[in-house]
Amino acid sequence: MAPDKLPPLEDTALFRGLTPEAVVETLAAATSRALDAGQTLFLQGEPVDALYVVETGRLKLSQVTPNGDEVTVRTVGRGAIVAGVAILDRRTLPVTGTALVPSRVLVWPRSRILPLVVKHPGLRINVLETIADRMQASLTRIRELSTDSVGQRVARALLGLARESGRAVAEGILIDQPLGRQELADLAGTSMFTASRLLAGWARDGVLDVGRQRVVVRSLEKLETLAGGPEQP
Amino acid sequence: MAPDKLPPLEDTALFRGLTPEAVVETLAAATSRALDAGQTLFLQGEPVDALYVVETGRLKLSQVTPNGDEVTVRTVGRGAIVAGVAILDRRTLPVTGTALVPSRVLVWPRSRILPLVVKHPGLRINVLETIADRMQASLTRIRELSTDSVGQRVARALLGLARESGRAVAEGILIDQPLGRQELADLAGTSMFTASRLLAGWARDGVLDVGRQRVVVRSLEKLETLAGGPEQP
DNA sequence: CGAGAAGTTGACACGAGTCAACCTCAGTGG
DNA sequence: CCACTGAGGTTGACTCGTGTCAACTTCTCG
Repeated sequence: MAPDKLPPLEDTALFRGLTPEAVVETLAAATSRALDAGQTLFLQGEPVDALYVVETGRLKLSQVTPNGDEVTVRTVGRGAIVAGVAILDRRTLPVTGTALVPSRVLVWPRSRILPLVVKHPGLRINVLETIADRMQASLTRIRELSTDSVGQRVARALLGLARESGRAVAEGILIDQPLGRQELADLAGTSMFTASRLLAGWARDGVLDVGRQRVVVRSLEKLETLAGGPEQP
Repeated sequence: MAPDKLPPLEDTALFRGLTPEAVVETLAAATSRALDAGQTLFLQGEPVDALYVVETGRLKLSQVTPNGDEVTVRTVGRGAIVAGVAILDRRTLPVTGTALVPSRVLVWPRSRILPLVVKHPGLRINVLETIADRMQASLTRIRELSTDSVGQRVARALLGLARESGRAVAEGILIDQPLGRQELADLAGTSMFTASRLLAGWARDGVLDVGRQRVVVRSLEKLETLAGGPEQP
C-alpha cells in the first residue's frame, strides 16, 4: 500500500485549517485499521467509541429496519470523517458502517480524540462542520425521496458519483469504482431492476455508456436535465 | 399572555443542566417575537443570523424544491431549539421556518448567543445535542420514506403528534392542536386524499375518532401496530 | 470449461397520486 | 335568525409508476 498518488490526508475535512503541528499530533494519535470488502466497522445503535477517517476504499453508511431491510444513507471515500458524533457526549451511532471494497481507516478512540479537540479548537470545528453538512445532505435527501421520481434520483446519484470519483476518459467521465446495479439502486432508493432499465434507456439515448460494474457519463448536461436541473443544495 | 400553566422554559432543551445564573443570563439576552399563523420566520438558504426557541405555538420546518413543492421536515412546539446551526461558523439555513398557528419565539442574534456559548459550555452542548438528535431523526425519516408504506408513515406521524401534544380525554388521547388533513398529509409525505381515506378507515376500525381539524386516538396499541411496531429510533 | 455472479427483459400487480364531484360544517352579513 | 359562502373533508373512478417474480443471457474467474 504505497502512498502513491493519493492526495495527502493533511488536506481533508478533518485537518483543513489546522497548523502543521496540530496535524502531526493528531495523525500520531491515530491507529490504522484494514477492512475486507463487506466487513462491518460499526453498528447502528452501538455507543460511539471512536472517530474514523477513511484512508482508502469506500464505506457504506446505512440504516437497517427492524425487519432487516437496509437503506443506504450515503457512501463515503477517502478523507471523509465518519462517526463525528464521537466528539459529542454519550451517544449511539445513527448508522451502520460497512466497507464496500477492501478499505483502510484511521481510528481515534474517544479517549484519544477528546483531549485533542480541546487542545485544537479547529479540530472540533471541522468535525462539527461535517455534521452540519451531513444534516443538510440528509434534509435534501428527504426532499428528494418525497418529491422526485426514481429516474431523477438515479440520475442524481450518478451525478454525485461522477463528481466524487469521476475520471475523465475519451468518451466522457468514467465513474472510477466498481459500481454494481444493486449498489446504485440502493444509493437511489429503488430496485435493481428499475435501475437496470433506466441505465439501459439512457445508454440508448447516448447519455451513458454502461457495462458490468461500470458506468461512463457521456453527457453531463443531459444527465443533469434528467436529474431535474443542476445541483440544488 | 399570562404565564399560566406553561411548563417553565428553564426546563427545556436549551437550558437543561445549566446553573440558574446561566439560565437567567441567557434568558435576559433574548428578545421575544410574535408570529402570525402562516408567517415565515426564516428562509432556507439565508445565512443563519439568530438562534430561536419556541415559546408558544408551533413552527413548521420545511424544504422547498426549485419547482415550489414544499416538504415538511418536522414541526416543533414549545421549548424546541430552532436554527441551532447558528452557533457554528458561517452557514446557511437548511430549512424554512413558518408558524402554523400564532406563535411566539425567543430570539438570540448570533452576536449575542456566541459569547454566551463560550461563557457557558453547557449551552453549546445542549445545542449540539439537539443537532445530533435532529440528525438521527432525519436518518430515521429517510429510512421510513424508503421502506414504509404510506399507511405506516401516517400512523407514525399520528403517534408522534399524540406523544408531543396529546391530552388524555374520556375517549382516548386528543391531539391538542388544530390538525387539518393537509397538514397531516404533509407531515407523512403523502396526499391529502390518501390521508383522508386512511383516517376514515381507521375510524371505522375504532382506532381513531376523527372530525374537522381534530383527531382522537382511541387505541395507541392498534395505532402502533399500524405503524409497524412501536417506536424505533 | 464450468459455475456462479451480474445484468436484462417481459409480464403482471398494486399502491398511491390525481381529478372531479360532492358533502358538510362554521362563520358572516343582511 | 337564516341563507349564503367558502374552506375543509370525503369518495369514486381512473391512471401510472414501480416493485416483484421468473426466465434468460452474458460475462468473469478459478
